[in-house]
Amino acid sequence: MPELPDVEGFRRTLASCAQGHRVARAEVADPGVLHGVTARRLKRDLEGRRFAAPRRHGKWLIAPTDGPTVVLHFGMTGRLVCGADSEPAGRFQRVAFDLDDGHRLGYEDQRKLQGIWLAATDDDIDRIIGDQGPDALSLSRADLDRLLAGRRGRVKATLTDQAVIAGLGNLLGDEILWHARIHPRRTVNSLTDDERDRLHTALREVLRASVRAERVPDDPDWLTGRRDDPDPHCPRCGNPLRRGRIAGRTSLWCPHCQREDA
DNA sequence: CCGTATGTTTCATT
DNA sequence: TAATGAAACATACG
Repeated sequence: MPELPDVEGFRRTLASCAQGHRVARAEVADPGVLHGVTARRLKRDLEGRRFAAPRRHGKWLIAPTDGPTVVLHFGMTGRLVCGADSEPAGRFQRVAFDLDDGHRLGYEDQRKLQGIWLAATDDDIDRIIGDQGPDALSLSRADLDRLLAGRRGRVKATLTDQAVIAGLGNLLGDEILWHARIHPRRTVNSLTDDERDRLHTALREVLRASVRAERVPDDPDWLTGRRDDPDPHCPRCGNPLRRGRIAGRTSLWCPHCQREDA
């Protein structure tokens, strides 16, 4: 699930659920999601602390308190949910923060590919989230040109490289390239000015709609809406879509709209 | 048992 | 140095 739009939704969830509230109790159901901190220390350092305004960079959610900062990544299956602390915990709830108003903020994750970190300083945060490019949501056309300059890799791999641009994952990468009519295997240095223009426009439009929906929309007029079809066809031209492996992930594209040579 | 899944890191190789 | 592919991480599902 989680790419930039999903994590932006989690940021809103955290803000409306927990911002301004104190942690009455931190519960660790599965310490397997904790990184660099024990369950005991997480409880000791966070209980009694008050959540401030959360921020997001790419797929990372950064939640400061009046003590340490909680840093979260959702991997492929993680999510953040807000409910009443009386509700039964879901099967995949790994950590929960019971708040001073009876609400509970739950970190749920099936696969535990990522998890939760605790940071004491800004340097800690930087070290945890690693090398990140600028957030995809605030990327100008000039930024894009600057980021792509000098690169020779495939455009799909480059767009989804968090150290180049933060926030784009496999679904967004495919969706943006389909909107821009650029083949995912094209190299960055082969893109024309016009193609980089289309790429930037597609990136902005796909992100705007996705952030509004808090996910890449499952819209039949979008590529992603056809992704799970047994025999998917292009919503634009009707030709069969093609699947292939690029940058280690399954890519989906239209061989008619997105030509490899052009 | 096998392959696949919206992520990231590490390692070997080109 | 840049870039790529494969593997690993943990888990569910068909």
